Amino acid sequence: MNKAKKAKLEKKGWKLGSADEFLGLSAEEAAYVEMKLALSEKLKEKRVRKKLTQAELARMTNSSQSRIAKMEAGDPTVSIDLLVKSLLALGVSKKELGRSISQEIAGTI
Amino acid sequence: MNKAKKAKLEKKGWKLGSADEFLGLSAEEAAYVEMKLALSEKLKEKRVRKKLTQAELARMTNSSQSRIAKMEAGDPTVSIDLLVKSLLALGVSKKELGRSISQEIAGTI
DNA sequence: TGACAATATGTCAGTTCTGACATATCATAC
DNA sequence: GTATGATATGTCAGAACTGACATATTGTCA
Repeated sequence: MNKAKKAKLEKKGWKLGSADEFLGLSAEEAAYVEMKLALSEKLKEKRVRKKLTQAELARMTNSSQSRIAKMEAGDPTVSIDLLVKSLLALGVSKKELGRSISQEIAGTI
Repeated sequence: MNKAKKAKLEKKGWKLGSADEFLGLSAEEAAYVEMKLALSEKLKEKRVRKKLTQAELARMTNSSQSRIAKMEAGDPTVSIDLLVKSLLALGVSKKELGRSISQEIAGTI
C-alpha cells in the first residue's frame, strides 16, 4: 500500500497502525482494508445497476440511507458483516462475494 | 437448508427467522450463516495445521482463548470481521479467503 | 487411577457498530 | 435563479461484539 493511498484512507477516518512494513501498514491491515473497500464498491455497483436509491436499499435491509451512504463511502465504522448482509440482500451469490473479496486493487501492495 | 441443520444451528444459539421459504430460512440468511461457518472451519484448520494452541493464536491476535474457541465453534456472537482478521493474522491470503467464502457446504440449500 | 494441557462454555463490563435523525451538499430539471 | 430528489456528513442512544475471567469438559499421558 502506497503512502498516498494510506493518507487518503486516514482522511476517511481509518486508524491505521504503522511501522510494521515499508510504508507503515502491515500486510494484514492492508488486506483487511482492501477487502472492505472492494465490498463497498461492489455494493454501490450492484445497487446502481438495479436502479435502487440508497433509501430504497435501506428499506429492503432494515437499515438507513445514511448507513448505506457510509457503506458505499468506505467508512471505517461499517462492519464486513453489514456489507455482506447488504450484498446478499441485493442478490449477490456467495460465489460472486468470494470473487470480490479475492480481488486485487490496482496500485496497492 | 434442511430442518436438521437449522435445528442444530439454533441449538448453537443462532436466531434464525422463519417463514420466508420452504423450510423457514431465507436464502440470504442461509448464505450468511454458511459463510461464517466456512470461515470458522477454515480458522480451525489453519490453526491446527500451524500447530498453534487457541491460547497462542489468541496472543498473536490480542484476543482470548475463549473467543478463539467460540470462533471455531461457530458461535453466533462472533463477527465476520473478527474471523477475517484472525485468518489474515494466520497468513491466509485474500484469494484463499475468497475461496473459502464461495464454498458450497454439502447438504445445504 | 490422577495429573496436566487443551478446549469448551458462561458471564459481563467496556468497546464498537447500528439505525435514526438532522442537516448539508450535489445533481438535474424547469 | 430555485425546486426537487438523491447522496453525504455528523451525532448519539441503544444494540451487538469483544476480551477477560472463571470454570467445566475433554483428551492424553503415565
